[in-house]
Amino acid sequence: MMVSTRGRYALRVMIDIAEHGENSSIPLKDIAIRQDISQKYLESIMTVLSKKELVQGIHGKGGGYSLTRKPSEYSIGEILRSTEGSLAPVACLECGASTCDRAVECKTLPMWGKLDYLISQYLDHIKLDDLVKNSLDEAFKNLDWLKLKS
Amino acid sequence: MMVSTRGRYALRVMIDIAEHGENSSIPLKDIAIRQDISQKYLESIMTVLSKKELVQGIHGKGGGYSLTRKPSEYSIGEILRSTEGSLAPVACLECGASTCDRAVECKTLPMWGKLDYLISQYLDHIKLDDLVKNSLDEAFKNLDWLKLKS
DNA sequence: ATCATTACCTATTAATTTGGTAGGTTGAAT
DNA sequence: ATTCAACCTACCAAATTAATAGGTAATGAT
Repeated sequence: MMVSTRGRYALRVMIDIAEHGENSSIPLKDIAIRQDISQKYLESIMTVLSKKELVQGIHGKGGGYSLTRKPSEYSIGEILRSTEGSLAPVACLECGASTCDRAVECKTLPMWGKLDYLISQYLDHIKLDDLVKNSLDEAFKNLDWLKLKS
Repeated sequence: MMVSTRGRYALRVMIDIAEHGENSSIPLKDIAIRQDISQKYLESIMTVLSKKELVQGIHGKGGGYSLTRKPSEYSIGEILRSTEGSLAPVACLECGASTCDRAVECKTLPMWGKLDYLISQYLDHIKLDDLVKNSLDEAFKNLDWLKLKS
């Protein structure tokens, strides 16, 4: 499994805010109830999203979280990467990974590289907006974006 | 990370056998030395590969492991799935996963489904032979196999 | 000023997965 | 009989995951 609950929850929160917080902050409590996720656990996820400025948190009464951009300006890849750390399919490709001695002659590395590229292209191509509007199919109307060459 | 050392090691072992065991069994000890992987750890991986009949183990002196098919008849997906259990990007899609209450209305599930399909198509399209011969690029000459529709 | 509300911060923890080790048993060739 | 090598069982340490618990700080309403 590549994406844990952290990433999946983060996505659901972002969708929830996009749907319910048009131009208002919505308290985490509401999101936790609607999504049926522990509020305490969500807090730790929101800390990350907030630090990376994907959402803005406002203290006190009437406060809560709101998006910092339009839903069409978030890619799913960005959201997942921010909470998961990396979307690389193997440790070898994780940024910061000490390059393996065998890397040069490795028969599998190119395959992992291409897979990583494929996954990234896919997830970066989809925008938060596409999920909110259930318009995933349209995002793939023409597949010009997918070039396996690199 | 989607593929752990188990899967990566399994792949390297399969490539090693394909390269060195044309029509002879090769002892795990040799593979462990060549690949610089703990023999004991490899044993637990070989057990799985052997049970699923991806390799054949021969006891006693002169014994060792050999492939049960031609390298062109193994897909990378099959090898990885056999040791990793599942290549699904999220738990929701793992076979045997209790279907989530929200599945019907879930805004993210279709996206995960397509990603799963994309990864599977990619890894099932590549054959062990392609890695042995470093001929990955040729495998993608024409991308007819990649249809994101489903 | 006080209170309710809400984000934010710091620990702690239980369960699971990962990546091994250790030692013994069985089967086969010489 | 000996040696080699697969196979089997059990255990273990570290890391990761998925939380929980209990507080502090900021903000708006009264």
